[in-house]
Amino acid sequence: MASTASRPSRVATLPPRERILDAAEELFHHEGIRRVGLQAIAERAGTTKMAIYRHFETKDALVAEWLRIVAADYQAAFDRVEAEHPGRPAEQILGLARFIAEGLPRLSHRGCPFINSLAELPDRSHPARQVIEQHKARQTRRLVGMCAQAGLPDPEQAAAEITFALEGAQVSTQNGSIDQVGDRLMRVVEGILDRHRSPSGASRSTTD
Amino acid sequence: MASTASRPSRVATLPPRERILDAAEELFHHEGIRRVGLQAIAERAGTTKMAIYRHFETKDALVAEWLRIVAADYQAAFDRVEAEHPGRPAEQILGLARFIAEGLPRLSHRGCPFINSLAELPDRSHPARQVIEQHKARQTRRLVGMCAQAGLPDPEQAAAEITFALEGAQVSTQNGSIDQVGDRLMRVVEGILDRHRSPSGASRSTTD
DNA sequence: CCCATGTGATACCGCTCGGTATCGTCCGAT
DNA sequence: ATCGGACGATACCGAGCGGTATCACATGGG
Repeated sequence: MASTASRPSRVATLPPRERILDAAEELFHHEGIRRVGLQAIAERAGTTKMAIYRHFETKDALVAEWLRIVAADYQAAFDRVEAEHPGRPAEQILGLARFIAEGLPRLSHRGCPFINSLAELPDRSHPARQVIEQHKARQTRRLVGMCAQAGLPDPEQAAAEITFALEGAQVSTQNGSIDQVGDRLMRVVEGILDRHRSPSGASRSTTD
Repeated sequence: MASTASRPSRVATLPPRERILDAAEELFHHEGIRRVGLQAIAERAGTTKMAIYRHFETKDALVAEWLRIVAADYQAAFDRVEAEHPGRPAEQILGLARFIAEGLPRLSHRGCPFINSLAELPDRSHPARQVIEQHKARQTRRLVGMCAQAGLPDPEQAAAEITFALEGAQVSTQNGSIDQVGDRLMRVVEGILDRHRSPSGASRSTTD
């Protein structure tokens, strides 16, 4: 279950590289990438700037590695959810939404690391951008697959709608109260599934 | 030098303050707040750093003013949409969604200025944060009002769902193709309205 | 035993940042 | 004609940044 949000930090038993990544995760998420200097990361990790450069080429590489880890965590969680409901794609999708919904408080009013990093890295050639895009692509592919397996007539549209909801919910974390966001998110996703399942008039055309 | 980047080089007829705000809008939106220095803004506005400080207390004040203008633009657009469908709240909501959907390409792969700024300003006491929060609160209040007027049984939930969709769609702008995002967004919002109108969609409880 | 390696500490470099001070100049109101 | 306020240009400041160089030490495998 990984170290919880309020990290005890500086467990000297951990090798420096892990401490650096832990510190980076904390600071990048709470303060933003550009606000955080390597000095601050080094101090939080109980080491020095030089140690960081012994393990990472540049700061950008550290950022990319951080996001790679976050992506892997999400990936693993999705694997778990998928395995919990084998052969039941609708349950998998809901489990996935529930995972996000339950994780919202842990974001502590700072939204999704990927979305935030996107805002801070307008450069599409930044190494971290590729990590994000690959992750999003994988996630979307997976979601589309689940929707297709669930027999939804338009799995791509359904997946896109669910993605909107998931990301919108994470953004909403950043202002106001989080209390109801999780429940609201679950209801949206349920609604999307219901609507895509039932042919109950696929809503009128928008062309107006 | 690079006086002309991609813009029709602000003509000198505009007063400096407007030129500065125009330049700030461009650069803040495309590069991010923290990546852009006052020097760059001054150059793009065809003036100097000193001129900026004659019109704005600090850089943070300039950022806040920029977001205030963006918020006013949105507000005005919402007024327009509302006036186009007097007494027809559902049409107003759809018109609102359409306004966002049609505006997506204009964001040119850089998402919503508010969401991006949120990511770059973790400090809740930052003057720009208050602008954002007030704007979001107003927008939500307005949307809830429309949903209530439309006779939806749970206007707050409906408004929250629509907000998820709107923000999620804007985030989705940042990676991949925009082509279908607008259409998808419209369909989600239509779906949300339909489901909230018809009792058939109450569906199961989320508690499990 | 000894040396290579990884580590912590410190000092430093060049650059850019937000912000300030100081000029000379232009222009419009009086 | 003049005078004051806004303007453009430039130089500067202290601070922080990413990144580099150097040195001392500790430790563990040959």
